[in-house]
Amino acid sequence: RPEEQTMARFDPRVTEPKWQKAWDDAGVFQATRDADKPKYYVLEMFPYPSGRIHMGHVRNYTMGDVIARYKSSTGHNVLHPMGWDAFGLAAENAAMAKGIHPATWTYQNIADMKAQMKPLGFSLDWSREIATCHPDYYRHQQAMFIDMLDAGLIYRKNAVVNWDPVDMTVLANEQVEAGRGWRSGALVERRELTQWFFNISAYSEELLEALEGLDNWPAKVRLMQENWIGKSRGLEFGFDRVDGGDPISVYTTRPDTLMGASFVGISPDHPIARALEAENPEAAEFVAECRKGGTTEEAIETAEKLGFDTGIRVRHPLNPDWELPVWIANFILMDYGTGAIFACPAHDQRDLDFCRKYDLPVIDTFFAQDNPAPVTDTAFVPPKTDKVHWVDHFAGLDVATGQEAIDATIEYAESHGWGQGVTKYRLRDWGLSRQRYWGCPIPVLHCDTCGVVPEAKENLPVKLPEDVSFDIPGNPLDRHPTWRDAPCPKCGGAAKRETDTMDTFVDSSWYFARFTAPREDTPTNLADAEYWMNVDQYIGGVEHAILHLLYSRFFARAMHKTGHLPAKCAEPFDALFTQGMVTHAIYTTRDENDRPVYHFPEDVEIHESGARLGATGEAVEIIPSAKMSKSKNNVVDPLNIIEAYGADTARWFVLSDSPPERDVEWTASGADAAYKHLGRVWTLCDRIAAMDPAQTGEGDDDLMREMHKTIRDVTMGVESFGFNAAIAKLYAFTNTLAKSKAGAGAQKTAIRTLAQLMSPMTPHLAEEIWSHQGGDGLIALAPWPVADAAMLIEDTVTLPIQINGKRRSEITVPKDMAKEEVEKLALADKAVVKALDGGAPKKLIVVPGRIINVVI
RNA sequence: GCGGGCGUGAUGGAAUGGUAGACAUAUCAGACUUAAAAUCUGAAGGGCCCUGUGCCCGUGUGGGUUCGAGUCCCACCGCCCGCACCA
Repeated sequence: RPEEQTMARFDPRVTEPKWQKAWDDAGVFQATRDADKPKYYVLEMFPYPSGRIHMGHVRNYTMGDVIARYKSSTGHNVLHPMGWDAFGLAAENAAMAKGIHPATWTYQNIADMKAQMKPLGFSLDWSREIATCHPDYYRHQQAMFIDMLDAGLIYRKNAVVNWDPVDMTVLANEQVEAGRGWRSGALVERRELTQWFFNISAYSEELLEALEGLDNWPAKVRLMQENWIGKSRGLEFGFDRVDGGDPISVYTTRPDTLMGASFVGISPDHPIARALEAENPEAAEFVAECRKGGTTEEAIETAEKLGFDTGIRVRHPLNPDWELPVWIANFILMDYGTGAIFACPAHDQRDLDFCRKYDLPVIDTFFAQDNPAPVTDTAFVPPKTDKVHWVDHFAGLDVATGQEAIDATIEYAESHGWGQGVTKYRLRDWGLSRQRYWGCPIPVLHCDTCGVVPEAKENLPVKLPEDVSFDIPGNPLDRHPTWRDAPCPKCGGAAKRETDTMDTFVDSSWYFARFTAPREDTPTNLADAEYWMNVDQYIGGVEHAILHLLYSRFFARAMHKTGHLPAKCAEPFDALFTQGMVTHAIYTTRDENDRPVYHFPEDVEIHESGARLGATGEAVEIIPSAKMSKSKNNVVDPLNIIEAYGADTARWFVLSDSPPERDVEWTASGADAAYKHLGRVWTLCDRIAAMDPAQTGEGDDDLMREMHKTIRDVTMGVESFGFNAAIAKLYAFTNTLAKSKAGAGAQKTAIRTLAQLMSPMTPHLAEEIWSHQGGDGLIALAPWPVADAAMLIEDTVTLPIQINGKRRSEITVPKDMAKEEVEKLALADKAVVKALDGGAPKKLIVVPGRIINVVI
């Protein structure tokens, strides 16, 4: 707990609101276009309005705020907006659980969270605030939906989805736990529904190629997207059916293993399987069995390989006398490749497991030079890079690397006219339909005469009805008495509205563009988009590395195609930074059944001998650095921290202890330390302010040198997201200043500069010091200090002397001393003389200003 | 299975190929105090002995490149993350 004595001298509860009001009154953070200034758009991923801010928000927005304030003080016209990702399932769950309308719940949460964010003193332009659940936002999304539909970027098709039969809705994969709906607990079914899709797969190659240019994105994120898009090159060809039916088309990335084919496998959703399902009860039963269990990871992981022999036989493309059976196999996905494969058990583990189970032949066609053992239970996958040997010489071709073999077989198939090389992508089209109320209505109507018709733009927004109830599962829009009824925009006849709403990822795929003109009558205003876009620095959690960021990249292209963004916005985020979590230790004891019992930090006393429960003295186990979780009792509420220490302390701490891309563990001692340090800086300011301006002292020059070095280092730290290192330099400079015997002039300059360097991190304290030291106006408007290059060069320099690479001594020499002189001095050094023992060095390396190495 | 990242004191971490451990926490000692808290000052990687302006070892392990490696290269061990019946 902070001491009352210190509070009396610097009370954040008084000073922080004071400066926040001063910034507001001066309108410091309101952004307007200004052609004379370079713009800088800094954006943190906007929050979901859960109702409570957490430490992760504090860290994320503090980082953005440091950048925003720094850029502003270096002459940039900064845009730093904030809004709410406000549609989503949680609002409907609250409606069901508590009987509150989703809109009421959401808007109340927004008000609450905004009130919690305000005291943190972020330099946000609240005049641009948007909420995606507001018709003023989603009407533009509906307008763009219609434009994108016209442009062929959106289409409708049947798709297999996770269907919860109790809640009567589609579930995202994340909402399926062990094959059951996360709310209902019902076994999830695979069901085919007509759904709306964004044609994102048409952009696979472009989205993949453009990753190359994203130099200021983490390599990790680029790689994750690359893998997600999943480009592959392979051979597509048909197996002729013995019964003369249409050939079965398959895709393979390893055509070089074709001579090891054992059977042809098709997906349970393949048209042939479908046809068989209708006429063969056994096949129907098998296919039904496959459809159970959903499409989740767990279901896939535990699922046994299941197969059903269709009785159909096909001919091997290289040998018409070689007949292969066609099986339906549960592990084959309809939406990748052609939904059918040829299985090569010797060289694919999955195929091998299947063949061993159903007693199908295993033909070894390769052996590696260092792996000649025949395949038994482990498939041998011929490496693409290594040299491999065909056992069964393939079409006259001999030894090659795996990749050469693949290329050669594709070429062979093409030249013989039975197959062709194709490129495939793993990326699937983005299904945007949700059978949900709390989302953006899809603005189309179903007309008996005209079919599916988009709503006329002048009729937008298609607003959500307010009179809905959530006492029955399912989509309230479906059962609303009148909402669905509307005239067909084409023929004027009676039509029915689409009751699906959009995936909330649509909302977040363009909000960054809306921020550039949040009150415009159209989705964007090209002049504003031209000026403010792209986002110069985007900051958020790595959990959005794939979906949100990929969808946004697609959306920016789609918006350009429909005239809503200029071409330069294809990649909307110039630089991306993914910050780590704020974690906290978990304290546990064990109950009589050896199950963990979680304790709040305030109930635990930490002794040198270990941690104990304050009440009983029972030993407590500490699990360090765990994700904050209510059920683990290790959540730190930012509101409590702000109340106890103030916003500056919270901001300083979340930046100080770890590099920003890594997790930082919240500790009470660390927060205390941050608070104490800020108090020390204030005390220092007080002491310096009380100095007689005429007072002289010693070491003015040294202090100024240190100050300029600190300016250089902190500037570098802020520019390169090295906030923790920048803060360490600020600590060090504060210590130097506190011990300095310099005169009043130098000390005043030093404390004012210190305040400026701290101002992005601790803006309130910085303003307080600034005004205390007679600074001009607001520090938020003061230009960033510039390091004087002349002051960074020392008159003398201390060079370490290494002997054979090990530090043995050092000499201090004038900075511009000639190299020959330094060499002479080094050789005269006592340690060097001793080591040389009268001999001559083999080599003498002098790196000016750096180091001397004597090799003996 | 595929892909990627990371291993530095008791702890979080710092180090453009150039004095390893900055800065902070925890710890210990001292000052102030009747006392405690707060505050201030200082110590501190490990080891050795001949106790010094001394020596040896030290960034997961083993090798390599270099005058010089926490940093670059190779192999191994450990931990973490992402993707995954993707043909």
